Amino acid sequence: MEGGGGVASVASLTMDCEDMFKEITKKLYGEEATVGVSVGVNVGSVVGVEFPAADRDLQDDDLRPEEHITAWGLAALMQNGFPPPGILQANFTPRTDPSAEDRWTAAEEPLAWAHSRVAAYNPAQRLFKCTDCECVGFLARVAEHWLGTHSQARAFQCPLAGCGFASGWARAVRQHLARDHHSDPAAADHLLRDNPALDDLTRYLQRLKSKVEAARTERRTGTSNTSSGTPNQAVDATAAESNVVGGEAGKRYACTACPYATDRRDLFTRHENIHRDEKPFHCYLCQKQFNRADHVKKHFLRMHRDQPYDLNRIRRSSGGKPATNAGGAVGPVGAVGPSGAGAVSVAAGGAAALFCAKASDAAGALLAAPAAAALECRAPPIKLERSPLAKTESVGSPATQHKPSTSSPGERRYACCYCAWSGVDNWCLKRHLNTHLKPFACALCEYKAARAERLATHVHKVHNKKACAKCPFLADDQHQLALHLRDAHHIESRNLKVPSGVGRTGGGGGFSSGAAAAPAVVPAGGGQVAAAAAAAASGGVTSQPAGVRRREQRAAGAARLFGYLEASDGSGDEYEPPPLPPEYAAQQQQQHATPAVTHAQHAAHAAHAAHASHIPHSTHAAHAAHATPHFARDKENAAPLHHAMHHDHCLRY
DNA sequence: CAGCAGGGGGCGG
DNA sequence: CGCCCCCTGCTGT
Repeated sequence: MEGGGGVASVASLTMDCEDMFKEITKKLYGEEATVGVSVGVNVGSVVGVEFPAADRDLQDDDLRPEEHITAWGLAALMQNGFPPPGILQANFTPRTDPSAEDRWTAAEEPLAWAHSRVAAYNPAQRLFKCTDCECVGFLARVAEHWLGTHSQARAFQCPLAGCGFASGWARAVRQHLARDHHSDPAAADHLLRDNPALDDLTRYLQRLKSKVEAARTERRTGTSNTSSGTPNQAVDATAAESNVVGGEAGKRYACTACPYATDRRDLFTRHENIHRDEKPFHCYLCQKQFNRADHVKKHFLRMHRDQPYDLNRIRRSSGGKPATNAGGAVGPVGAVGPSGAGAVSVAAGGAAALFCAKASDAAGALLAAPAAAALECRAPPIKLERSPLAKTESVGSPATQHKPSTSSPGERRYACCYCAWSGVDNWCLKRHLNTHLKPFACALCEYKAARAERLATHVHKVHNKKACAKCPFLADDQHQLALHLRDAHHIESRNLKVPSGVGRTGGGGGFSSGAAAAPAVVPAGGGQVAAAAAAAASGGVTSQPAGVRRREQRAAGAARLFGYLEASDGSGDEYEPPPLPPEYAAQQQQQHATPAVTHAQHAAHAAHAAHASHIPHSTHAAHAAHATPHFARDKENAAPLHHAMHHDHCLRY
């Protein structure tokens, strides 16, 4: 009996663990996923040259191998809580080729100085898996991870003479510089770029990748392609060096650190910068650093509107100004010790880096240095004056920068005509307008929300349904939604991530902001079209050429909210603001003496008419009738289509 | 809810 | 290359 109790307690302990694990997986993957999740018990040694992917059949409703939580990941989760949304979710979408050789292949020869094969490569997923801990990620991230976590080599050293500090993480050195030397961490920027160990590691993995890819290509075509092994002959030297394989189908330049691929060299170059920690541009007033010049400008116009913007001063000299964005707190903390809790911590911290293409974001969030706040001249908020300015951007060419101080620069404001609010950019206005218009309507009741996630919450809590983000479909549960997504929208239930349910009132246009938007009124049988449109617009796979798609998005953009702003500089004729929703009309009437007031009447319709050319009349009608909502993928960001109808009631000045 | 930063892409010089 | 637009995510209030 007692013995039975012991067994029982052991059993219950086991159950507790299982329950805990289920709970975790449930949170991560949803209810249905728990069955399919396996704790990535270290598949054992990695000495073999090849080891298969998880030995499971890939059912439609099942999770793919790469979606499993590895033991490492689980440990990280348990220690650090749940990962940011980017991880294990949308951002991490390793491509899988169901029919493919889903195998992890390691190099035949270990990397000499490392005495390790470092990582195995999976051509189907284009991902590397660390041989020491099964972390999975893109080349650069895995290389960085392995060097920092598993390598005994402290490859990165403090550049200051006499200081013997060294670490396997470049970020550790940066942090060390800032913390211990109060020095400019930017001085260590070159560490990541020019480190011989990291370079060697990268080349080693790159060779592995090339070899595996080439072999794969040969297997597929049955013939050996050209000697280069890449179909993209046009890949230039830089791209070829960084990724011989090429990226997304047909793209000339593919990033080795993330799935990004493009045909444009300038975009690729620009993109590369985001994987480096260097930020070659800075705001010369507050010293905040940026990796793009236009971001400096945007920042400047937001934060220092009363100061003249000088393009020539934003590029940082190599000497380095006082840096504000110190290196990582992520890597170094746990990096010192490659084992034990530290390692877990590293792993957890690095999870974003490894699993999320936006690793820099994740790091950056942790690294944001408050020191940047020590601004010499943070511009006081501009007092709004409602004098209509015609696009007074004094920030253009250097020649126009030094205007008389009487004309303060960048006074262009985006004002709401329903209230006294004004924002610094178009997007702020768009989003703000949603608070008045509440475009996210529940299909089951009268509830309206200003934000998609609120509607989703409402639908879930009140109606106990899961809303499809792409159509009015309401599922009873996660599983049903996943099936629906797969069947109706051809979207695989990756991690069963459920887009927030978005139903919109109005549905005034044929498209919504850049993101997916099915036409508001979809005739029966038009579902496929709608789905296709949604899929295309969602930025995902589309059969359209990118240019065409972009142009259409632009055209749609013109038709949607505030496109008119680009046509109207506020100096045009005035026009009447469109009617508010009834509940606001009265309210606003009392609150404001109509700021919308004297809006130019012009263009509203001129621009609008032009825009409307892209909008089927039926959708206008739909809007007028507040008929079927239309749906968009992008939460509150996408300005509702009927904004296109209403867009002319706000004024940029 | 709003401010802000960061990323992708189009366009023109 | 610079500028612009759009979209997204994070964060503070």
